[in-house]
Amino acid sequence: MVTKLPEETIGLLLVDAARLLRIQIDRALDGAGLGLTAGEARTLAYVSLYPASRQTTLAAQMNVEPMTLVTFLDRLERRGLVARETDPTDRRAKTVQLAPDVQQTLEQVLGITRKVQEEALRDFDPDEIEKLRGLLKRMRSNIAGSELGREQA
Amino acid sequence: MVTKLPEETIGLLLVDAARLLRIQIDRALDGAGLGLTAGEARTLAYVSLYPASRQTTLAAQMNVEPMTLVTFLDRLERRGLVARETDPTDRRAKTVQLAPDVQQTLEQVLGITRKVQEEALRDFDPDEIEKLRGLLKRMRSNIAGSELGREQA
DNA sequence: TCAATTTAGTAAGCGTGCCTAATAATAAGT
DNA sequence: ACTTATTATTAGGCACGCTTACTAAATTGA
Repeated sequence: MVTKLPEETIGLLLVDAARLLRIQIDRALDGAGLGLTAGEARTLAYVSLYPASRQTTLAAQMNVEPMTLVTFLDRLERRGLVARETDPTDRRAKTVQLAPDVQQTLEQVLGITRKVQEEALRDFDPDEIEKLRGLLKRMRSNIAGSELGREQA
Repeated sequence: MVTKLPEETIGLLLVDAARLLRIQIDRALDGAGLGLTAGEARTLAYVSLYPASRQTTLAAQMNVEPMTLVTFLDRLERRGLVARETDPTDRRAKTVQLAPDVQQTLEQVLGITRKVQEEALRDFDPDEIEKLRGLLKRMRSNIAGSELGREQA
């Protein structure tokens, strides 16, 4: 008996599933002619979820380095989908808002990603979806909170 | 009532969890000084899982384009971890093998990824792990089999 | 038997996503 | 006042995966 077959590994499954899903989302967004990538859509979703947040806060919510967020926001801002405003209480900081007329685009984006997901979960019953959501959530927070690879100052 | 909160979305959770996991695996591999990336480790695992497969076959198993696999194999071959052999029955094709003395490295790699996973699933009981594995597997095959974004020739 | 088609692998080049390091401006602590 | 910390950003780089186009070999079939 050697080590457990890698095929069966949660990590492999997770990474595979996520990659495939991202590709599908990219294709679907592309097909809709929105000119958005999966990452941009994700950022847009987070901006709508945490409106008027500072970039640092937003980056933390997304589990991403601030620099990564800057790039996404640059692109979204250039497309007129979000707006950065200087925080009146701290002139270093900027808060991020959805641009005024973007609600419809947002709904469209969310609709597209929802559709891909429904396809991915097509034979799941509601219980299973909830179960999966819960497990993924716990897993995400476990990893986010883990200091395994981080410099243990 | 607007659309369901994106935060709760399976897709977002999945992509987040996968990204975080890959980063952790990268860090852990890096820390071990193996000079391997997560993708290379993944490829190595697949080679050991499906030994003596042709590249096309392997790529299909990994749900990856043949060209993507070529790049991974190039790097692994350069490091002496895998070997390509011309298929005697078809000189166009090449079969991929683990290099002779690589078993130990492989075990080490698998050990590292297993450790990261245990960390990620630290508060999961065995039932939940099995459940998650099953759900992810179904989801992966749903997406892989979906023709949503593909050119419907 | 020889041309046409298909298949296996690869070269080249790109876009996305994410990172680290360094910097400028501002804020906060002593 | 001066040092330290924080916010966003510029600059630069790497991993991953893709598409497109090419070459060599095999297969089909007239």
